[in-house]
Amino acid sequence: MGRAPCCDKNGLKKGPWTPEEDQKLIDYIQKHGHGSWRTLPKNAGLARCGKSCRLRWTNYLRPDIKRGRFSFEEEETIIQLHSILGNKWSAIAARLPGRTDNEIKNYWNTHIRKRLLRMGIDPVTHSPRLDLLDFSSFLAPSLYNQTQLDVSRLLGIEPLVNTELLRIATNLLTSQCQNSNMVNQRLQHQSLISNPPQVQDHTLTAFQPPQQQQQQQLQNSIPDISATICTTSNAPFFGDQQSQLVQANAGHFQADVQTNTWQTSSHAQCDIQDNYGPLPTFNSQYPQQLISQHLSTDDYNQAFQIQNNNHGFDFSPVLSTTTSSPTQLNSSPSTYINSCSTEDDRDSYSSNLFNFQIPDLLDVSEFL
DNA sequence: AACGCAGGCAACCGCGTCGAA
DNA sequence: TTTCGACGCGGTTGCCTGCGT
Repeated sequence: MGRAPCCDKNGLKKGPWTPEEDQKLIDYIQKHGHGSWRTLPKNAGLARCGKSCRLRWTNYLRPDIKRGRFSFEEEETIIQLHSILGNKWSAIAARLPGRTDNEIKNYWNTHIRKRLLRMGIDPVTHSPRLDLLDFSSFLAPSLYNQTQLDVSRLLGIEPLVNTELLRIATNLLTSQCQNSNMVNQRLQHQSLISNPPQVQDHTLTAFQPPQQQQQQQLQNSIPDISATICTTSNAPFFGDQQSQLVQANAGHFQADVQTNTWQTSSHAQCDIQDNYGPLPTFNSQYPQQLISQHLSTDDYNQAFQIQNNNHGFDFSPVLSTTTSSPTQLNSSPSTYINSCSTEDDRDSYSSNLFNFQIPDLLDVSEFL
């Protein structure tokens, strides 16, 4: 429908409010309440539009507004609610007494968002940024024939690969392709299908496992990848762990994968569910109790519908699993929070809010 | 001391939703 | 049922301030 801007006419004032205007507005609302914002400015003797008055009141003059720096608890709440509600600033603000949606929005954009980006976390999806961990780029035609899938295109991932990671991964894969026993690998691959690895929880701080563990994981993981890459198998060429990685940043695709079949270029179909069992689902694993304490049942339903529709995230594991939240939040947030005093402390603390299912195979810390 | 740049925040703009006529 | 006005929300803009050179 659309409407003309209300402030463009009648020479109504715009821009910063003066103390006199503030006082007029406060006095009027304290006496009469705001009533109709449309008529308020005229009644209050203000040369402003009602919309401007409403914004000034709700974002600045309201007596219950809490000013000053956001506490760790507030920041933590914002991050968690944003992961569920998205940019529903008013909904988030409704759960932070004394804070306005505008203030939260500004704080998110100027502080939290940047911090998440520094941590390698996509502030929109709350998942790891796979532009740093893009497997699809090195699954290029040089490594597998052109009848293979263009997963990057399918997943909607831009090939913004970290060149160092590309180099490492390419070396690993080509080496395996040259040296490994294909039949044996295929058997191992089948074994993995029959006994899929358990999904593990890893914090970002666990990106650098002990050397032996790393080697063991290399042994477990690489044959799985190479077996599928080096053959023309119709099976998806990501092992389970790699699938997690891709799914983390491609939730919208995951929904299709789970319900449909994987169409290969050779027109053969393989049902991922049948071959691999239920796909591991990425979730950001925020502590359930911290989420639930801020959300009603309706919020859950609405939020998860939104997420599933728009981003494809499945939060059900978060809701159904109380043991999957090893962050410090569950134990004693305040204790930990109070010990943090610097921006770096917040970085470190915030990183524990995001427990990703990143394979230990990848030491990504140096790329972040 | 002056200048330029970047960050932070208040305010504006445009669109969607809801309710009344 | 349609139209229109009011309100609310999210994205964006622009000014102010602090910091570095």
